[in-house]
Order: sequence, then C-alpha cells, then structure tokens
Amino acid sequence: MTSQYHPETVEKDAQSFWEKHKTFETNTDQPAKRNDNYYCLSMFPYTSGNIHMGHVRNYTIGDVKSRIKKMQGHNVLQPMGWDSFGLPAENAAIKNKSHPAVWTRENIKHMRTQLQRIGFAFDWSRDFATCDPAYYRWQQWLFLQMYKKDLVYKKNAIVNWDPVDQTVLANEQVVNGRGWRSNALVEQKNIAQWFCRITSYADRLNNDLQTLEQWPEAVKTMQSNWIGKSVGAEVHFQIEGKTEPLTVFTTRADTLYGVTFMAIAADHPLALELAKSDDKIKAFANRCKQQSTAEADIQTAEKIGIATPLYAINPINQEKIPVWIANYILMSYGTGAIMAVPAEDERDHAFATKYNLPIQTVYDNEGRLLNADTHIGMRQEQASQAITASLKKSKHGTEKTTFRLRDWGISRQRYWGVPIPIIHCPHCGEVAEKEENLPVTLPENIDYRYGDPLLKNCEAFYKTTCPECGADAVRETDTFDTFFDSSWYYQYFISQGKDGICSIKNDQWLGVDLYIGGIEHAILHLLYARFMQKILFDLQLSEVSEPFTRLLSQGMVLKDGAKMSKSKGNVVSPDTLIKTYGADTIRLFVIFAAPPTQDLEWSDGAIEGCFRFLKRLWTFVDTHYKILIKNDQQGAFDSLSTNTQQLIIDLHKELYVIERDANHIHLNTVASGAMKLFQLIGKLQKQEDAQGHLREAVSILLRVLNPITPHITHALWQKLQLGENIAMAEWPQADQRILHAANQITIVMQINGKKKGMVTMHTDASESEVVNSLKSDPATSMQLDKHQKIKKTIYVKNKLINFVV
RNA sequence: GCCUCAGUGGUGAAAUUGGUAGACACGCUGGUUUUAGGUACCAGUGCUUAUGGCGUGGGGGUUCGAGUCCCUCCUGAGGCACCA
Repeated sequence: MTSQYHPETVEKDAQSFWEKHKTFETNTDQPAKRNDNYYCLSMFPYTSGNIHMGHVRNYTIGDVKSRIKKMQGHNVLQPMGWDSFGLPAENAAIKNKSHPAVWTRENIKHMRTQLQRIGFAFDWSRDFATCDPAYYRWQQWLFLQMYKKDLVYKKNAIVNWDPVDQTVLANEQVVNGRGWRSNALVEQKNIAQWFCRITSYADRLNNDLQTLEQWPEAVKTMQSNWIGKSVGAEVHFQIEGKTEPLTVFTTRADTLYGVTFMAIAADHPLALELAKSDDKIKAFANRCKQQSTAEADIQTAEKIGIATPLYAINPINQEKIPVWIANYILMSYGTGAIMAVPAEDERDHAFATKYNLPIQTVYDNEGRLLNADTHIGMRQEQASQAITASLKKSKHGTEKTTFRLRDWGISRQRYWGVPIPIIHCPHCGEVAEKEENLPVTLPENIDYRYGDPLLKNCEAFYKTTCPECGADAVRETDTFDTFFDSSWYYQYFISQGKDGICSIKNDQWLGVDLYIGGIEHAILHLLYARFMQKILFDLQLSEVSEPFTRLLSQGMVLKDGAKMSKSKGNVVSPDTLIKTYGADTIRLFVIFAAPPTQDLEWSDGAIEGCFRFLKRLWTFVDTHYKILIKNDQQGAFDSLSTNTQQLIIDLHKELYVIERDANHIHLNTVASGAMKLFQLIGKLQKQEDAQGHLREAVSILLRVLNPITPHITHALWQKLQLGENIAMAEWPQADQRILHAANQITIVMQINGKKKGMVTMHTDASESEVVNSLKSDPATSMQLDKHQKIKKTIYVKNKLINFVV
C-alpha cells in the first residue's frame, strides 16, 4: 500500500511540531559567543493587508539561509515584525470609512497567518509593530537624545500643498501637478519642519562604505553617488549695484573663462527681492511654484528662464554677465545659484541656445584653455588649480567640499505616525518632553469619518502643560517619517525594549549577519539605518558602527516583465498557490527559478515541475521504504562496483558544490543540486550492490532539501526514523576521502581556442602524457594531422590543452 | 535628465579565478505502462545549407582562449529625497 503526498496535512503537522517544541525561539540573553550567533533579518513588510510574492521570495531566501545556519550549528535569530505606520493606512481609512489603527491591526493579523502558513522559521515571540507604543517610546527617546546633541533642528522646507483639501500631499499623490483626490492645482508651500543633521555624517557614511566588504558593489556605488562628495570651489561674483556677492559652487573652476550667464533659483533671495517690484519675474516665480518638487521631474521638465536686470562681474576677467532665473536651479541644492558654462555643460548649452545667450568656447581641440589671459594654454587639472589660486588671492573664492546629500526631513503633517515629542510653550518656546513622560501616545479615539484627521484638530492630544514652567502649552503635531521607524528596528528585535533602546548586549548579535531586502531600498532606507547606527555608536549605546554586515539585495518578482502591482493587474496570490500546491512547492519554486539577486519572472508552468519533484520524492521513499528503513548495512566503499563507486563519488562532488553555493547564497543551484542528488539516488537504487548505501544517500538529500522544503523533509525524516527533528540535524558534508577517490579526468583538446576533441586521463597527467594520448587516438590525431606547424602549446593541468597553429 | 543594474535555446536558467556554453527544470516531439487520464517511466530537443560552420542584445577591442575583461551603442528594470 502506498501513501500519497498531501502537502496540507504534512505542513500543518510540521508547523505545529515547531510551535510545540519552540524550535525557532532564540535566547538572546545568554552570553553566547559572537561568532556562534547568526542574525538573519529580512526587511519587515509594510502592513498593506496581504503578503505578496515579493515577500514570499524575500522571506524564503532568509529562511533557507537561517535554517542552513542552524543545521551548521549556529545560534540563529530570525525575527519578523511590522512596518505599520504610514500613508496607505490613512488612505484606506478614508476610503473604507474605518480607522487606520483598526485597518492596520486586522492586516497584521491576516499577514501573520499567511506567513505562518508558509512555514518560516521566525521567532514569533519577538513579533512587534512600529505602531506599538512600547516600540515608539524608544524612538521618541532616541529623538530626544538627538535633540540634546543638536542633531535635529527645525527649518523651512517646501511641501506639496493641496489648496482645496488643505493638506500636504506626498509626491505620489500629485498627478500631473494636481491633487489626486481634489484635482486642484498643487502649490509649493514653505513650512517649518524637523530635520536630522545627516549631512554632518556625510563623510563617515561615505568612508565607511569601504568597510562593508559583504555589500554588493552596486549598492555601495549608489550610496556613494547619492552622498555625492564633490571637491571644488566656491566663487563669489560681484553684482553690479549690490554689496552682497552672488556665491556659486563649482567643481569646474577651470571653466570660469567660459561663463556667459548666471542662473539662480526662483526662490533665491535675489529673485524674491526682484519679484517684489517686477510683475514678469513674479509671474515666472509663481509658475515655478506649480512645478513638481521631484528631482526627476525637474531634470526632465522643459528648461525655462527669465532675464533679470542684474549683471554679475566675472572675478577672473571682469566681464559683465547677465543674471537669469531658471527653473532647473534648486534653492535646496548648493547655494541656489550656478555659473553657467554653455560650452562645457549640456543643460547650460540647451538653455543658452534657447534664449540666445552667448557660448564661449573654453578649450581648444587639444584640451588647452583659450581666451584665458594668464591661464592660456593650460590643461584642465592645472587650470583648475591655478584659477582657484587666483580667486583665493583676490578673495573671490576658496576651495570647498560639498555634498549632494541633504539633511533628512523627518516631519510629516500626518496623523498615522509616531508623535514627535516636543512641546511648544508660550514662555519657554520649544521644549523637549521629559523622558519619564514617554511615550507620547498617538490618540486612537479619533473619528476618521469626519474630515481633517490631523492631530492639529485633536485638542485632547495637543493641549498639555509645559514640562519646564507648567504653563498651558501645545504639543508638536507633526509625526515622524516612517523611514525613521524602520531605521533602528533591527535593534528592537534583540533588546525588545528591555534594556532601553538597545544596550551593549545587543552587540553580541550585531551587525546583522545577513540583511535581505529589495534593491528599491538600496539608497534611502539603508542610508538612514546606517546613519542611525552611527548615532547609537556616538551615544555610546553600541560599539558597532555599521548595522548590516552582509547585504543581499534580492531581485523583484515580475510578471509580464513588470513588477507585480494591483494597478497593473498582474498579481499572483500566494494563498491560491498554497491551496493548490502547498507551501513547500512555492518555496522550492521561488528558490529554484532564479538566483536571489536577480529578478524572477513568474511562470505558472515551472511551479508544476516543482510540485512533481516533491511528489516523486515522496513516492520514492514510500516505494523503497523497506530498504531505506534498514539501518544496519553499508558495504565498504572499495568493495563496490566501479559504477556504484562513481555514483557515490558524483554524489559527494555534488554535495561539495551545494555547500559552496549555499555559503554564497546561490540558492537556485542548491535546489538544482538537490535535484541532481535525487537523480543519482535513482541510479544508485538500480545498482544491486548499492542498497546498503541508499539510506545514507537519502538522509543527505533530505537534509540538503530541508531548508528549502522544510515540511516534507520533516515528515520523511521522521518516517524513516532518521531522527525527531530534521531542523536540528547536522548539515551534511562531502566526504573528502570519497572525493579524492576519483582519479580520472577529461582533458579538452583545443586548436586555436576551439574545442576539437577530448581525452580521458589520470589526474595530474603531464603535458607529454596528454599529447601522446591524443596522438594515439584516431579521432584527435586526425585533427592534429590537419595542421603542420604547431606554434605554441598551452596546457592547463587537469583541464585543457590548446594548440596554436 | 542623472545614478545603478540586467540582457545566454521556444521558456526560467547554469557555467570558482578568463579555460568543454546551455547543468537543473519548464515546454515540445516520439515511445512504454495504466480501465482511462492532466499520472509515472524511457529517449530526443541551441541554430544550421551537418565529417563542417554559427552561436551568450548590436558593433569594436585585449587574449593562445571572452558569457566572463575594456570601449561604444541599443533595450529593459530600480532609485531620484513625502509610496514603502
């Protein structure tokens, strides 16, 4: 009688076994050695309501690595939690006339059930959401420490303002310059907001990238470019009739002779002053105010400008050049003004052509300065130095290093977020909330059905007393950017808030040994988390200065060539797949179908193949149960037939490759390697003298497969009485003795680098032995005889021999 | 526009350091078994004008030898600071 593979039963059994035995709960308090600990963290999900294939893929990768590490004897910490504050909850609340808190908590419940059904080895006892006051209390505490050290401050910044809804809009809520709900023309509004001084850390964030040896180069390059350190000069241009000079930053001081106009932002102080008395300039500035604030839009928008009556004096040659206002200059970037060199800069060139401004050639064909007075004939490097030196001498400029990175705006004029713990007192001004009063709790008894949800309208929240003088005062009603919530959560999974935000104890687990998430977080989230760890380091709460030791940027799950999304209608639901095939098949598919770092194109067909593989495995164990259950026979390797020996050698060779790939997180080839093992076992089963080796071979296969398909292997492991809990079994290793038993090797013969034949040799054969062997073989000797003169022979031992003719 | 990455059969892909291109699967073709089947098993499957030639997005280069290194172009994807 044979049993059939019923994934649902098998998976529920395994999952309740793990729960009952607390297989994946981790004790982080014991003084374990740092090297024995392995912290594997996958980016926690936003609580959108559904786990999608991208999550399944992300968490399966982490789960496989975690389970392998556990089998290799490490003390593994793999937690999961919820990124639960943010905009979609408010949108859903308005749409469904519910409350963001209700929506969020229901979503968490559902998503947790979904994840548990997939069988991830998470330590669920550490589960938390960023909207839990127990969590954000420490976030507010951290903010207060930063406030004390002047690492947070308030300044004005531009937001998208919807004049009809009277609310601030996110960039994605602005569609073609209009509010997505009101359809009103969106305006730029300048309001006071909280900022973190991440720019003070720019150099450290940039330099420490070099220490991140286990990060992908692409991510490091992107971060470095984002930080954008540039060494150049600040140049002061005198404005006719003004005392204050117009200051610009340039990395190309050598092009100063080619400056034909100046361009300033529409909200540059000079422009604002001109707009007061000049209607045309005012109109232009208003037009710029309706422009998108997104960098991509600014860079691709049509470049427009307006002349001003102002003239600047070029400090190098005293030439009089016009000052223009241009929409491609940003006040928030550098000094909000540039010197335009149309001959050397494409954007300036386009602008000059459009407005008929002169174009002054800077270099001749040989790269030597033209029309450059005393600097004539210099090359770029020399010119840069010489011109900067003259500017310095005449006090019109100085060397300067700037960063593209801007300070991090963390204020949101939104309800569903962590309250910023500041109080505004009429007598004392801005006052920090006292630490013992934390958390400043977000009120949840707000009726979402009636209009404006902002905390500004919630008297019960904002009315308070000043911690300094006791007078009536009001709370800050801005909440935190959710990037702030997710910039330190990896700490909380360890400490659970027991020793404050974190303690040196956490360092036993840090930096995170493997951090896995989408490439879309390559810059912002990862930069903010790195910044925050440096703050914790400077506050002496941690001795670790980088949060993530190893980073894996997983590719996206695509369907029809595009990211799965509701709006594109190309979503595949994990729930449906689990119903049809079970969790193990889905897990095997996402691991097998593509390397973790590459995008994964969804395929309905391929998943069937994975299901069939698991069914075959189940049937194989079932069919050969009587042989496999016997624990007492294993013939000596040397006494086996050549064929059987070769199969066992191949098995261990494959095992060797699997282990190497597992270490490199090339998990797709771990899966295909397991399939190869299964093929070999099938062949082994047909060898009469191999029966005594089948049990060991199957035990190896089950252990290799267990991290990927933990449920079916759990069931088969118990069925074959190989142990109680395969999750705790030892990861199998290739037998060195068997590996070295192989002594035949195939050498490829090439002529001029093209493959012309092969020959089987004993290992480490010498060049002359190979040549002799080739000459004695009719097929290869014929190839060699075609060519009279052999100019050169290249012999790569145990691999190939190449004849150059 | 700027920064980053990717492109290999009909499809997903494989290929330590430059050294047998296409492992492992999907699909397809033919066969065997079964009452039947969408099952299982076996064989074949890059293209081609086939003892040879051509093949890793296009073009060029370095090398005895290039999917892998360099230059250039094309296409697609991600990010661009308030989506997360």
